[in-house]
Amino acid sequence: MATPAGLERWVQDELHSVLGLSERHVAQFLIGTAQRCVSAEEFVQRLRDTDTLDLSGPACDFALRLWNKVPRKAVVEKPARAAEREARALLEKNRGSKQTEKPESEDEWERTERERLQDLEERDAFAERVRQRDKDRTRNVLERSDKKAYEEAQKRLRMAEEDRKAMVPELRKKSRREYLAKREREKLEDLEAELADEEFLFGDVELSRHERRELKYKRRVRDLAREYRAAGEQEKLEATNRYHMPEETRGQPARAVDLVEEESGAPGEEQRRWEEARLGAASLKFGARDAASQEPKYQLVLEEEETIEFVRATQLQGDEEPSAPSLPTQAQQKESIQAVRRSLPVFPFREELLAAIANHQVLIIEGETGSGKTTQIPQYLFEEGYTKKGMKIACTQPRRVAAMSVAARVAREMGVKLGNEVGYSIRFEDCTSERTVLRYMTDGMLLREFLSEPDLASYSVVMVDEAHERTLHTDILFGLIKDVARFRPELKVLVASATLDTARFSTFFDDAPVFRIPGRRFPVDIFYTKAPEADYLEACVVSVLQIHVTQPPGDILVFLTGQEEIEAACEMLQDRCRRLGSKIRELLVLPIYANLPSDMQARIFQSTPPGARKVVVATNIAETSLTIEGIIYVLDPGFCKQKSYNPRTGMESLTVTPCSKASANQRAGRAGRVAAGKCFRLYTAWAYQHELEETTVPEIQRTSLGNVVLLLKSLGIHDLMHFDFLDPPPYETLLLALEQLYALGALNHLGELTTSGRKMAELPVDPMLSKMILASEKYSCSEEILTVAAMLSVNNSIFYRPKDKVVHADNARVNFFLPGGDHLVLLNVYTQWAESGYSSQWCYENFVQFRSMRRARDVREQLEGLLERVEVGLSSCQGDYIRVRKAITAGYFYHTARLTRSGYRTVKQQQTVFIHPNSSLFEEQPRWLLYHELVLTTKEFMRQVLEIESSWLLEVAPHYYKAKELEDPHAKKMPKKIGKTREELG
DNA sequence: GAGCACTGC
Repeated sequence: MATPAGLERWVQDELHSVLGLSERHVAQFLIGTAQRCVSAEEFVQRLRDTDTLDLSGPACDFALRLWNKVPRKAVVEKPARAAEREARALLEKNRGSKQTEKPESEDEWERTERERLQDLEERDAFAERVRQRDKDRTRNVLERSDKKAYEEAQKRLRMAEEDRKAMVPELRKKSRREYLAKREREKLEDLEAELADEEFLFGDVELSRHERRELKYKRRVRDLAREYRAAGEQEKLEATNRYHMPEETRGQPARAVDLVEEESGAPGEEQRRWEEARLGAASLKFGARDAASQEPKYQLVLEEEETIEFVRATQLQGDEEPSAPSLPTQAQQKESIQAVRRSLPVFPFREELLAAIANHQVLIIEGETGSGKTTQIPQYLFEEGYTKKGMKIACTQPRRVAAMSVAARVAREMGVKLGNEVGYSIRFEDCTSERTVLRYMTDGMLLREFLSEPDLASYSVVMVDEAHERTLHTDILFGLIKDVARFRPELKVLVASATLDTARFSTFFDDAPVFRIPGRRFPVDIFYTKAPEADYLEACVVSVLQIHVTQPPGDILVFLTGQEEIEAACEMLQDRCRRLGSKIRELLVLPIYANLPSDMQARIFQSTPPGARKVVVATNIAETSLTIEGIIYVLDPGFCKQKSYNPRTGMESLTVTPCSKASANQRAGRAGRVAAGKCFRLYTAWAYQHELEETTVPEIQRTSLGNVVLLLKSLGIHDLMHFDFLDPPPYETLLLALEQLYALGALNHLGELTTSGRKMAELPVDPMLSKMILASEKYSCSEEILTVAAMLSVNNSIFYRPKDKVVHADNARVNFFLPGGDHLVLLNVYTQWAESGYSSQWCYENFVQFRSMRRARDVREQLEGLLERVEVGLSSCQGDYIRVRKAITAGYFYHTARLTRSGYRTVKQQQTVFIHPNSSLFEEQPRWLLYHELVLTTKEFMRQVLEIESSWLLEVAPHYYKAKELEDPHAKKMPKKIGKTREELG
């Protein structure tokens, strides 16, 4: 009979030769399953059910051999014994005492089996305790949240003040030029290579008309680019610029100097400049004579070969609404709230909609933004009596602000105080009470509620809004809700989505009917470029100016991919406007992206001064998250930055990719919110048709799923491969998540949730982070670990590094360094900030982002509250950082790297990795490292690294590491050891 | 010596 270890080795070897994989937990899973099955047939069937192995030919043979090899005696006895134990576990309470009597002669299988069952019992007891505590907890949330909201508002005001002080714009011409030059060079090289390829490959092939045209475009673009480059070099000699008006500027050198001074001006300069701008704009209004005299100059501004040719190709249809005016007029706003409600597009459908909801359990609602579905439908349901008998209506939103603002509006419409009948529930802020029946919440929040109420028993209706956005949480909700709906026939499910994909939702929910509500949108004319653009940034700038001088009034929205591009584009635009001076009307250039200080963000909402035009240069944030009034023109280069995840390496990367058609149309739609608009796409109609994906890949397929898997397991969903996903994630992603959870001890060898896993699921952080928090109890340092966890949760935006104070900022950062690594640096930053009384002034002085710190504080407070829930006590290590580092290692032993002759390599996958230059350990080379995350940018970088000792790995994860693989092959271990012993002796 | 879109619990 094979020993357990021998059997396991045998299975691993077999697995390797049969399937080409050899995972320890797979082997254990197979042995465990074989051991529990009464017959070989049952075993094969079970493996088939998991759907993880291809059980044809050799694999099936292997399964049979394995079943035979598992000790016969055990096979016959175990299931009966296990079943008996399970029954006893449920029925008897004095089981524990019987266990202690177990003879020592029991073999390893029996021991693990006993431990497993004991753990399951503990887990269920823990879950029950949590449920009970939730029940007992009485809330007085309303007052608390009001107070909190007030404090929040105060904090924001203070922060805006700080941000304003810190805001000092400056020029970065050099880096910008280098960036653009490099980009242009690369594009041109690409194009030339492509053309050369085509000529070589298809030179003598008959081309279709279309292909010929394409080729001609490409050649023309190449020639233009060459000419342009040549011209540019010529211009460099002349020290002029393409849009430069030489005679004007040369005549006014003083003006240029003025502008430079303004740029580096003191705080308050912005305000003055803005006022000047308004004055300037006002003065432009005098008479038509001015305007007329400017006309011919436009021709000079944009010479023919420098403009971009657009062709109008299609039109995004507006929704016809002849009777109702599209925007509430002044008079309308003064009318009663009820009249406004009646004017919404959804109103005429009220009865029909309620009938459809009554007749069908699941209804897909297709409606554009502005149809009133989000605010009205829950109210209709309320009026119809769906909230009687204490039942609630949930409406989920993908974003926090949306949940808050919609709830506030509905409360106003219903004439109740926010938090009473109508409330919202988002992370860090629960504005609901016992009386709340209409509950707006973020999708992630409803997902969390499944943990305490898996059947959503207190809800009569669940409405999933903005379903087309396909956020990770929405996608998981679909599967869960579909399941709940099956055994709760009285639960109504509404899925609200924009026109996209409603058919798919319908199919997913067993052909649920689709109810269409017209929106309120204006038509948008779509224009494409005639030829592809080599440098889209340059093309953007030219197009903006082109729109500015040739098109009627209306603000412009430009979509770029990130902060760097936005800054570059804004500078180019401002630069050119300055050179053109009074020859063109004023153009206000405003950037917007998530990391921009709040007061700068607020500027995009200020109304445009008369006579001027606003151009907002934005990231994806303007696609869904915020709406800017007055946008008539949209400029879309067709790119976005997207996160992707490689499950094989566990590495995330952020890359610029062409956006999808859906995304392009969403962007175009932004032009038609107040009037008929125009969208200029900086790519050809052909590219739109043939090169863009139909829809964006749903998030669930682009991200790591550790906490999702943990959550599903906690909800009792064991068979993830068969979970009803609208779009299933890659198989490898699920497998890696399972493997990691197994390594972390969240799942046992049969893939069942353990007590520790159940606790981890309670914490709203990634599994490794929650493991670290749980482990902090053992090392008595939960206070410190909470801080580290909170700081790690805010995305690398702790240190602020303004371009003009790089040296100061770097010095400030280095001052926080502590030996040991970045985790301790983060701890240090937070501790000092807390000692300053959470001061924003302190942040400003130390080049730390106040906004991020405030978020870290929120996270820390939430985690601290949850610590009690997972039954971990608060304790401090009192400066003994070894304990903190060990606790971190207990969560992150999966993420380790060791120094080899050829640099760092990850311990398990032997992948070459590098310390990120921002790390405190960048200039040191510790032998053993632990990293928080691995990101692929220009190289495979480890971000947030911590120095560890290899012996700790054996201490915290003996199941995962073998002493042998932690030996240092090159280290001169023996002499060192001897030396040490002697030292000790002496 | 790099350079992080956007959400959310």
